[in-house]
Amino acid sequence: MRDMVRILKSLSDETRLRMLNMLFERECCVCEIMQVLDISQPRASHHLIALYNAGLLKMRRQGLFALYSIDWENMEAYTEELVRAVRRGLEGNQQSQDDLRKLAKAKRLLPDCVAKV
Amino acid sequence: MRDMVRILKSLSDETRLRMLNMLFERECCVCEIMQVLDISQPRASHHLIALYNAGLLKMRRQGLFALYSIDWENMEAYTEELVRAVRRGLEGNQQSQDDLRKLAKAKRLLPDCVAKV
DNA sequence: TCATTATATAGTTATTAAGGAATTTGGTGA
DNA sequence: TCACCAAATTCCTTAATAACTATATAATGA
Repeated sequence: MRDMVRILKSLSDETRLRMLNMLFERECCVCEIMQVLDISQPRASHHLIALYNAGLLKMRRQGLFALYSIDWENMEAYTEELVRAVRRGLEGNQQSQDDLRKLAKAKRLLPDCVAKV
Repeated sequence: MRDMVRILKSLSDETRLRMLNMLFERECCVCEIMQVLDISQPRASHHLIALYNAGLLKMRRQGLFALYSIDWENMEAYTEELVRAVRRGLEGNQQSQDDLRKLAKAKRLLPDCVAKV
């Protein structure tokens, strides 16, 4: 039950839902998330770690970059159902769509770290 | 997105998950919930209202009693999926099973209000 | 080894949520 | 109308969360 509460807590925040929305689309580095959501680096990092600690994300390093993605493989069945329900809930959302458009335009060609990937 | 956050926030609390678990079983009055979860009346009321305000519960009055149940009919599709995922997540849980046993024994024959229904 | 850069962590402050005691509301029966 | 009882609300205190600034860590290239 404690795990479940941690998962649901990690899901119950707008910033983190927007992050998940991006990660449903594709693996993202921290700097892409900062730029699309227009938030500070520590804030991005903090929220990503919250999702990571809930077991929803995995991370791999590519040079200096931390690339986060959804950890479908190691999720329990009910967690996967939760996350898929969240995905469906985000689909129609205007903010979500705007964020994805922004992410698509970015294509890792934005200034700062993204340009150098 | 705001509605979704409110729903997920309402789900991310152990007391409220235990309440939902009871309500998956059957409609319950506030006093039954107080007794099974062993919590104070204002606490039970407060948490039930949080779930109600998130749109997950409906309430009907039967005399003095407030009977809460899950409002499947008026849920959006993704919300229903969320709640069903939560249900699945609770199924194997020990605490959940204990609570249901306690609820079954109660059968509205416990002291106080429950005895008089 | 040193400088640089992306990310993580610490420390602090402000906002929000939880829970208890006391009180109020609203339905019921005398 | 009055007394009673279940449930809701208010008020207050305490705990948890979020976000910022500043600093530290870790990987890379010179």
